[in-house]
Amino acid sequence: MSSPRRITLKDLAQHLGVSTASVSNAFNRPDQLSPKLREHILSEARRLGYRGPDAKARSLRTGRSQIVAVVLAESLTYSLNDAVASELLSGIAEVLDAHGHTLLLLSGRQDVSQMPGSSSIADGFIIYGLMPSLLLLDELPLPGQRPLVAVDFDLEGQPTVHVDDEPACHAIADHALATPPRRPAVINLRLTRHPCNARIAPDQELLPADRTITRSRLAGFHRAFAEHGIDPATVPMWNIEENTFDVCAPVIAEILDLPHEQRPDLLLCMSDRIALTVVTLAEQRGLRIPEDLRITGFDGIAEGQYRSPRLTTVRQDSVEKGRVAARMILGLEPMESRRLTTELLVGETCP
Amino acid sequence: MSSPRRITLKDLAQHLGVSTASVSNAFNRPDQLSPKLREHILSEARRLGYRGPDAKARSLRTGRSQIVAVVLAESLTYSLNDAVASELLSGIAEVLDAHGHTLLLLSGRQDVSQMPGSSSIADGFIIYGLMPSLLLLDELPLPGQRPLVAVDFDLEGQPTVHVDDEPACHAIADHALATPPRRPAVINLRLTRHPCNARIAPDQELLPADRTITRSRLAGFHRAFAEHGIDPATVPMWNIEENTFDVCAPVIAEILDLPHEQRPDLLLCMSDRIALTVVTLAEQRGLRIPEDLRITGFDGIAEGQYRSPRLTTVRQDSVEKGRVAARMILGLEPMESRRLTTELLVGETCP
DNA sequence: GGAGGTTTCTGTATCGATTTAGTTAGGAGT
DNA sequence: ACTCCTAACTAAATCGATACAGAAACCTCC
Repeated sequence: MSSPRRITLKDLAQHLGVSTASVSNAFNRPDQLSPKLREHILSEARRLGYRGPDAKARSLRTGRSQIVAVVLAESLTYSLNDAVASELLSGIAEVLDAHGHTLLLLSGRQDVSQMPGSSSIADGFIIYGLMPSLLLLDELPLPGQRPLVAVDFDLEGQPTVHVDDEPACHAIADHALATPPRRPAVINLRLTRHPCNARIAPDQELLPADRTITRSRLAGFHRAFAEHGIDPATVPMWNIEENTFDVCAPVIAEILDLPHEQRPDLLLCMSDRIALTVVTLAEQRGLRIPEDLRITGFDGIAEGQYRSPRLTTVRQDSVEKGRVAARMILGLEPMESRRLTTELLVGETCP
Repeated sequence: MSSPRRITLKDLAQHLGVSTASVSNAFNRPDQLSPKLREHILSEARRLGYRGPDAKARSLRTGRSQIVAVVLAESLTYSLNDAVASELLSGIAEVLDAHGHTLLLLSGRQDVSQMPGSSSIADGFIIYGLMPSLLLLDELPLPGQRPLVAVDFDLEGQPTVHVDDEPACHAIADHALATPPRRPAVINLRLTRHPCNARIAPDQELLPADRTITRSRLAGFHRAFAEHGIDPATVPMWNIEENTFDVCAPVIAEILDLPHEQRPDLLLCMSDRIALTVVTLAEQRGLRIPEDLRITGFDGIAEGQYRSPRLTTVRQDSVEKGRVAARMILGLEPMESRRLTTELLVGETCP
């Protein structure tokens, strides 16, 4: 019946009696041929069902694919359900879209070296979050020449996008400590590359923290503690392994179920998700917020601002983080590490 | 200083004094050469910083890219924040990941013909939701030979994945009507390709509904109405344009603010997002649920089951929908339209 | 020792475009 | 009429791999 093979640019050129160069130019460089011929080629292409130059061949020849890969440290399932990651992706997609690029999603794997080979098709890479196995850039099975930007973690000499973590955390802790707590505590997120979902000794684990972003945030808290006459080493700290309700809940339950005289009355949380889980579990236990327990978050996700009581938190613009990263990859902005500013949102959980 | 150009398979072969075929085989077909040579090639490749065969060239030659494109009808920003779409993506990603494929995300555009050319790189396509401009398959600027599956809408003779919409909606309506309402009403979602965010005449708009999935759901409702002695034509119907709080809210407010004697006492909603918005706005107005107002949803998203009052709804397994679609594309499952089963969840909003 | 069968390796055509350098034709200027 | 310039078009090299057909080497067995 019909041709067994897909029609190619060459077939079309032969059929029209013109060179392949002209057909190519008809699609890519209108200035290189007469409008008349161009129109003729284009209409004949349509008639024969030629859908335009093949992306695979084109990208091989030109070296560019118009595809940007986003490597997410966590699993895709997690990332798609996380408000902050979703916002980041929105921001990235917005910019890529506006410039005719598309987004290749690579889910986090325990071992970076097992990344699918097809990922090397991308023109650039945005890496989000700490890759457990990523110690050195050389381990990345990516073509070394492509632009790469890391979001929310530091990677060798690569450009990074994050927020002013230290000042932001100093500010919110400073605000929280204005009403002096008797027993402050910190609930931490992903401190090191090693899994840990429990209480940790405050000072001891701090130095080897390879999650530099979390280290900066803790530094902000600690500076505020010191300024308010609290020895940071005396502030208890818990670590949460994954930023989800299910993983948070047991650790938080453990904290809230401490004997009354040991239970913290101020909880500085590393994320809104954690803080919201604290709110939920505290309410279940009949604790009054903020009278019995004051809570702060980090991120400024929508849910925290809709729900009652409204969360006291630091708003970071994750959509903008995505935009910036994408613009760097596309070369619309210099590839230099950037820190976006944040905003202190004083809600009802810690007035 | 170092080589200006990236090292290629050919360079490596020359350097080693073997053929390019052997190097290629070392990476792709271990059985085709001696373990000794293979090891030698691989280690030398590592030493010289060769990161493996270039994906662009490989995909041109083999015709496959290990990339599956997901085309989302709505904007990416919307899709990433929608629980159902996120679940679908998780399911797709899960299967693709397990089989070494990656996911190319194409955000919805008003005009399908403007899809970026790079999309033609994909081995297959999953289309989710009604594309406003997509009337005929030929309009898709995709290589015709590639597998394509549509999720949650019907497209010509293409295979489709959705759930048993009609029976599911019949079941939940039948349950809701067990307590006979005085004034039932339906809140609809995306009925036609034309935007509409307001009340609509019940019968008139039904026939041209090109959103076949919504039409099936309505048919289920109507069958139940008829069985319970209610003339479907007398049931008022509202249409929601986008499944988000902000877009729902004004329409729902309009419904709830109707004079008491006109206000519905049973609202059958096409999605949990709509139903949850009804709950929120009804509570703000001091309406008692389910005494003053009974509400049903559709989807079975997590939020609806966590929040109080628990939603009465139909649970559909969107993750599984994604898995099925992905398995079809990968050829792990026959390319035949499938309807997944659903489950009636009786919660507190309509006991 | 030679026929026959494996295993291992190589030479080269090919995938489908883009692009450079170059040819041809037509027009302008003197 | 001749040179020179520009516009329109083309021939062929190239991008970086894969895979086929076939050569070479190595066994095995009568």
